[in-house]
Amino acid sequence: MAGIKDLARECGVSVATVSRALNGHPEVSVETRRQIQQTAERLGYRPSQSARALVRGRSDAVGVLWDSGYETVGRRHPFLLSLLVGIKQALNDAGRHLILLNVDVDRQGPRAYLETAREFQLDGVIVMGLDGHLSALHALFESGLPCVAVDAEVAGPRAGCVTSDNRAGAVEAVRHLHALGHRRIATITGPVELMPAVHRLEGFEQAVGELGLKLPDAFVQNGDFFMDSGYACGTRLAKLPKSRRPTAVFVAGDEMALGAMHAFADAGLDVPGDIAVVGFDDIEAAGLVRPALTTVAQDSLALGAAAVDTLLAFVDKRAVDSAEATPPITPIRTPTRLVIRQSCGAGR
Amino acid sequence: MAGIKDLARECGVSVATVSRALNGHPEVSVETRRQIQQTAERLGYRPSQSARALVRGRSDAVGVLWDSGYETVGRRHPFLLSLLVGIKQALNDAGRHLILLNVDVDRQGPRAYLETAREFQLDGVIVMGLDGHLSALHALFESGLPCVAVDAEVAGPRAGCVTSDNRAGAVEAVRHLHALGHRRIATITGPVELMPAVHRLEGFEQAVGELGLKLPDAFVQNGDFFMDSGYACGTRLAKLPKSRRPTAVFVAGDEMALGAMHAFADAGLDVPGDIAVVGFDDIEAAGLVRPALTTVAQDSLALGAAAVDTLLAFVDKRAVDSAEATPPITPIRTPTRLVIRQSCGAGR
DNA sequence: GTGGCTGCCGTAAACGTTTTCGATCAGCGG
DNA sequence: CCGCTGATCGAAAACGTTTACGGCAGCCAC
Repeated sequence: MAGIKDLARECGVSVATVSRALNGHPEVSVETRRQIQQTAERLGYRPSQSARALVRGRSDAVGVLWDSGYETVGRRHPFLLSLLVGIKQALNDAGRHLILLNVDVDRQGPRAYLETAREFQLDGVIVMGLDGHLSALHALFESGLPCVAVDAEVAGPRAGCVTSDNRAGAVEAVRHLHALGHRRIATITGPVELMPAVHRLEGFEQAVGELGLKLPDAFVQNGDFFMDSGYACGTRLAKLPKSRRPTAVFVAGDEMALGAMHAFADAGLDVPGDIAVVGFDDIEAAGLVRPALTTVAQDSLALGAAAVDTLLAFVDKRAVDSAEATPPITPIRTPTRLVIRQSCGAGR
Repeated sequence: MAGIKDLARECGVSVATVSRALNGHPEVSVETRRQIQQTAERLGYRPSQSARALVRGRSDAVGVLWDSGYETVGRRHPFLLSLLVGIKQALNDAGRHLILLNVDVDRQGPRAYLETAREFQLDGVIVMGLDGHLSALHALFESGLPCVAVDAEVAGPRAGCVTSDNRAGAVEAVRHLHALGHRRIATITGPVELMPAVHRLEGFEQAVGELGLKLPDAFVQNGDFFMDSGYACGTRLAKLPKSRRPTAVFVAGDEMALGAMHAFADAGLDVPGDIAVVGFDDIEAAGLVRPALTTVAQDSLALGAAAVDTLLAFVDKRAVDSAEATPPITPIRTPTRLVIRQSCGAGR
């Protein structure tokens, strides 16, 4: 309850001096500063964030936009939890606060984001867990408010994006399979409208090309990140005649990978004996099933930190370039890590 | 950028009238109100939350305290993600905002929570995902700031708690096993210092008692919610001579349940043929494994909503009882739901 | 005509900071 | 003694709201 005035009275100085002392301005003697800090400590003084934000015109808070609807897998993916943790910790280290934005892209218009950001005078906004809702967010990215999207490509004057290095992760997975002796490697993809899905496919194709492997049409099966589609794709692969059947599958998502493993089991194929499986994401279930799933893990903490870094770079650049060209939309990429478990053995 | 003054000038009224019109005060004529609302719409006026919070002494925001450290399972449980969604949506419906508090119970002192809450003039705080850190939070609960804890019993003048009805859930699980014909039912527990763990055990014991089943000492195995402990406990159960082996196990957590299922598989027991398993929590993996795990699902959305309700009740009661006795710590309980999958068949 | 009530509205004082614009004072060279 | 510089600080104006208080008109009752 102690305000800056109380401190001023207590120390016999003016409120201006107190403010300067507490904010580390140089034009206050070491003596007074020490005294002020001590009494602040003693009285348990805490500055009012509202007052501070009001006068400074900024809040030192960033909003996290996370549409948690139920419809699609992307919005509730367990991965988002750790991503949120990463964002939260990075923000903490940067002395910023995190506001989980109270907006629902379906119920309110897309403009609601921007207005809420203005209401709170947010430093910027991080958008996560969106599934193709990009068009609805155009106004946000174009607005000049600093914002970064996770796992989506966006453009805007002060907009950036971060993502795991899905291409490299896919390449590593395929190389690993190749090193184990596998030569007939198939893939199950995610939906083409999601950036991670296409990057994983591109990485897969790149690695297959570099390694000089054949890639029959049947070796690319299109899923939707859900388990059922993984099961369906797995069934189709299992039905191929043995000589033309893959000995390994790179699946663009763990949930689909588990579905595929069930399909293989139902088809009488042994994993990893008859067919190896490597997934993507390292969801919790990957380590809980038998055989445990080898998978490409995203470093969600690093990804969250990267999102915060990119965002704060835009924030600080505020004064520097007022009207510069929109930056290129090459996303920042965070490295992935192949975690090797039991679902892929030696090939052939 | 348009402020309340701009509106006033535009409409030819005073700022007071504008404020009243926009906040629905009755002492303004329908005519002026309509005009003001229209120009507000036209100018894209949005009130500054900082200014508003500053003058009203409250922010219409509640803090969510979530220590996301890595050490214990409770803190990163996938369940927390949906809980957070539930909280967020309930807060949204109540017109409140959500601030994810920037505090780390390990690095900063426990007082930091309170100070942050005061800085932001939060309406209250919801604490989730804590693992026995309760002592560190005593200052918070005793402070008089409205707060509710999820899945922990706390006391304080304006503190409450919510939890899933773990007892009833356990009872339902056991009854279900009994209805399937099982008579020798064991359990694997969680750590005794966690409230949900003890409630699930109590429910188990209650149901077993009511059904008149025998409960040898070996039928209660103590785990720690992690998979490895589930495996160990499952192994011990599997080692019992067939005549004294349980035909079903109620496991207090899905992760342990999966561990137990692996143990049974390794011991040559068929699930559900030789031994049925029912878990608790309905984590994502439960539906992804084979056989899919029958489990007691928590309604995390309802739980989040209950947390918000309880909190806001305390907030509104601010003026009513100034110095009342601390309310009893009977937690609000949210019903669970048994989701039946393949891991438990007929008994005997 | 007086008093009072009601409906509507304006004036101005808060709320707790930050920051601009000086003010004061000491020291110092000339 | 004068003017200048640097260090340290105070007075006061913001920032954008909400709200207590009072005013004014109109109406009704006496």
